[in-house]
Amino acid sequence: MGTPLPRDPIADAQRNWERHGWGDVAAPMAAITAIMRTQQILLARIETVLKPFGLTFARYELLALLSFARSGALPMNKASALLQVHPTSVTNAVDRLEKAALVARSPHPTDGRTTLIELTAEGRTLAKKATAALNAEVFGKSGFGADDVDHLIRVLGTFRRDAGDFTDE
Amino acid sequence: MGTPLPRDPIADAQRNWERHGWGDVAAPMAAITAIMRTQQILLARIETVLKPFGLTFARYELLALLSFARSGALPMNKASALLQVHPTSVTNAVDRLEKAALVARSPHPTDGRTTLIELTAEGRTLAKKATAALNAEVFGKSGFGADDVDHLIRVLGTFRRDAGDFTDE
DNA sequence: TCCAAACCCTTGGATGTCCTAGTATATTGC
DNA sequence: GCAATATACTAGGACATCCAAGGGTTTGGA
Repeated sequence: MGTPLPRDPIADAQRNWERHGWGDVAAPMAAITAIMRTQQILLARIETVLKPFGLTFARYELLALLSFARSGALPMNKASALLQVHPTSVTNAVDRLEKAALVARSPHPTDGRTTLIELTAEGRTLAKKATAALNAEVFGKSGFGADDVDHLIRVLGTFRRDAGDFTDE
Repeated sequence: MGTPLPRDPIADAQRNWERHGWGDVAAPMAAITAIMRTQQILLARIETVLKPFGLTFARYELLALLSFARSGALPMNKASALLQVHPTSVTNAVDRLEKAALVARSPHPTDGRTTLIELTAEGRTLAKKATAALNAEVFGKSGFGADDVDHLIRVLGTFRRDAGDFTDE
């Protein structure tokens, strides 16, 4: 976006919160703001790596999900639930992936309401290549220490469970 | 988005990664995916709280930033840098806030290229109310423990610094 | 002094996300 | 068996983000 700032804007915000008498929530505010910003940075990195493949993160996620499905196909509503995005977002992604011949829609054999999304051969190949690139360029260079990764997984896992994402354990 | 899943989809993804021989990056992948999802959940909560005020998070952030500026006014490029978003995003937010009479554009006194954004009285009032609501409904109920908050601030702060957000310290 | 390079903001386009319907198909209950 | 309810997908609209490009303003070196 530009040159680095001389000071951490989120730390500044936290100080402002404290200065205005909201010290009791200043720290969570800073943590939440940091999560938002971190997501933005990570998403930008991911999109940069995926761009040469003609993929966006949303489309990649769908391809990756399908590549792990036993039959390489999933109902759209299942994909929506697993990716935790709105059904219309899946429709959007499938439209574009279908145009690129990476997935194909097919009617569900027994339920006329349901549409199955199926990975094409090219889709499977591209998913594999894109995953290798992401593993090498993003996940393998996250910059988080192993302990921090474990901590993030645990803390954010609890948060997501409490938020109603899943009922596991 | 819907009913909770029976199992954590991110933990499943991590297992899939390991099963496919990418065990060395499975954990960072899971941590990064969890950050993306957590951001989505938090953003939804924030937008829900801000909706009654006619604000989105992007617009709120700009109002809050201006409310902390000594003069209540900032150049657009400054706001862009501090919020860490693209200049066009600021243009967009200012357009809408200006239509709502919450901010006003004014020419910079000495630099003809620059436009100042200034908080109106209504803008300042609304910022205060919206902040109180966010503090009560989101930041005050984050669900993160105090230790976890500190850890998140530290780990994500390091990440953001390494990513080039700022040069502090 | 003067023109090229740098900088600032805006417009237009591509994507993604969500919400609110609307259409079609299944399921349920009487 | 049929009507009422629930479920699945899609169309259209509102917003946000980024990139690329264009027009105006400053700055800096020849």
